[in-house]
Amino acid sequence: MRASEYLIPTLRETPAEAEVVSHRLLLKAGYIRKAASGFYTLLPLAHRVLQKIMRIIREEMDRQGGQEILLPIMQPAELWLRSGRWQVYGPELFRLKDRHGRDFCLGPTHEEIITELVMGDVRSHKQLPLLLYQMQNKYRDERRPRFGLLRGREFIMKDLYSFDRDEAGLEVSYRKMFEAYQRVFGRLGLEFRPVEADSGPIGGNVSHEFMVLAGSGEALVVHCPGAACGYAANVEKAESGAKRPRHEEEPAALELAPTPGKRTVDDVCAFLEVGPERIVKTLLYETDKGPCAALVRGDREVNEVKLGNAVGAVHLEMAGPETIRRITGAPVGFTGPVGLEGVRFVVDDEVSFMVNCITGANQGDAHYRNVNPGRDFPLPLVTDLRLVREKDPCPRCGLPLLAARGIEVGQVFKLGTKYSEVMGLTYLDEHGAERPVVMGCYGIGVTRTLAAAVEQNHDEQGMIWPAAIAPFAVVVVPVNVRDEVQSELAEKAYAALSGAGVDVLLDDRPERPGVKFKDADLVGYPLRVTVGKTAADGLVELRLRKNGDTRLAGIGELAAVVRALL
RNA sequence: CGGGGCGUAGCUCAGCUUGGCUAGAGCGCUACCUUGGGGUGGUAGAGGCCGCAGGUUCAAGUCCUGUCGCUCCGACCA
Repeated sequence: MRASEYLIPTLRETPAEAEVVSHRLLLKAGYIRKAASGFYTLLPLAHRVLQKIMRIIREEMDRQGGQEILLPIMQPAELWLRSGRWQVYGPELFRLKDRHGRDFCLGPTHEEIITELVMGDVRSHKQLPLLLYQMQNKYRDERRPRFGLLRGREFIMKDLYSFDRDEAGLEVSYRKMFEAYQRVFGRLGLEFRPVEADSGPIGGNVSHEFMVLAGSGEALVVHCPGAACGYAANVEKAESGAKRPRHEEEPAALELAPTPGKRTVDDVCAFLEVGPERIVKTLLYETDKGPCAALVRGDREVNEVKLGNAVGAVHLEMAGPETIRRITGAPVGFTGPVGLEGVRFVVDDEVSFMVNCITGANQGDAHYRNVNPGRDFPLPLVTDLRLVREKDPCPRCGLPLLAARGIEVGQVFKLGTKYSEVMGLTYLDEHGAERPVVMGCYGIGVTRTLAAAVEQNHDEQGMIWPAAIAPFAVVVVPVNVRDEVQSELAEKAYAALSGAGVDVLLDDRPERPGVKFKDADLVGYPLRVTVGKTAADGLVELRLRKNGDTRLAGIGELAAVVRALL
């Protein structure tokens, strides 16, 4: 491919709308253009990258026995009404009508239609297991599209669904997919980490997320430094490690302490001259299962996912000042468990071990001292409720955990029979008994992976693609195209590399060398072959984008040297 | 959905407060000259429904109302 004939509209200035690095670079380097909020055109460079990513995904899905299909993107409302998600999905579902006024939606995911498919055509245990996947556009009318390709309203996702006879079969399918994902992200050249994840509203009991590690990632994960242990989890899911032993201290008598205007843990600590680990924080939440009070130590945060799971709530949010006053009779900042009624208590296990702690007194400007869980307030539900943070002990081996940020690019779930039972997806086993199909689902955000690769691999100059997914692995840059020696040698280099099966772009534009070098760095070709001063000697210069290392090579050995470097 | 900000040339932005000739700059683009190892220097050009609609006014890019779009922060998610 020749740059003079190829559409690579790089910008000198960055469009103002872009905030995150991948969005900015993708726009600036001429990979994408916005069509509308959350909708992007992929220009040739991005399209090439996408094709390479999809190819690797396909190969790994197929290797595990996956069979690719193509499903309708536009789907009848009827299907979604039957699963109940026409209502549940809410405004995120893009809805439209055909000319007859019938309701349709643009698929945000494909569980319904694939279940429908399998229900119609799979009846016997002889047809199982089955791994079906598709890689297509999905649509979600996000509340707030942002970050360019990291969160669009239209995006490409690979979804594979596994259908098995029983749990043992599901376990096999799950492991196959887990391995496939490791291979996919490894081949893409990304630094990633699989972590334990909450299965969320999709349900099921086991789930892992695949995180591309990047400082800009929205997700926070913790992992154990112990090589033998290997524990890693999304903080939403991460379990708390070893419990703190009970204080060797005799419970003292409950005592009211005036704390005028001291609403925050910090204020109360300073005023009463105690550490935050002596305080019990009582947070009121409103949930679809009624109000509840979450109790954690003063220096801890509530993990809302754990709280939701503990009370069986799907939606929860912190109560506002009016609600707090109605329930506690006190303003914000003085809520405590002693004498509190009309709410469900959920107590972090760490709190249950505390002795002589300090809590709000449910009256303005006062706290209690020497509060003792169990004695001064009930413990109907003691559970792991706190948010795990860095340096907390690993729940498996006790070593201090490390934290990292990541971009979620894939998630695998064991769905079990949750879906199939609701939808009536069954098969006849070898004894003629009707049994629910055991399902799993496995997604990869393909367009998001493209953006995540940029988030993880860039510098001030531009992108730095892993060779496996670079739009072109090599760019050949003649310094002066009007110099016949240089342009001829550049053509030879281009032909040699093309002939050797390397994806190569010849930057034959009559631009100044500085312009071409800047563009090459911006677009992020892993390797640049510069044809300049040394051309008369038949030598070209090779420069690695990631570290700037350079070396000379003769035209005859070029293809071999390039292949060794990539 | 709540709270801010912004819509003027392909891109980045002035101009609006205090209404007044033909609406500006830099970059990019076109042609020519120059230069030729990190966005060269010059000459001449092209390019605008000032987001849209209504209103006020002798006069609106500028003031008022409405509307649409974009964006950032917050609550939710691949």
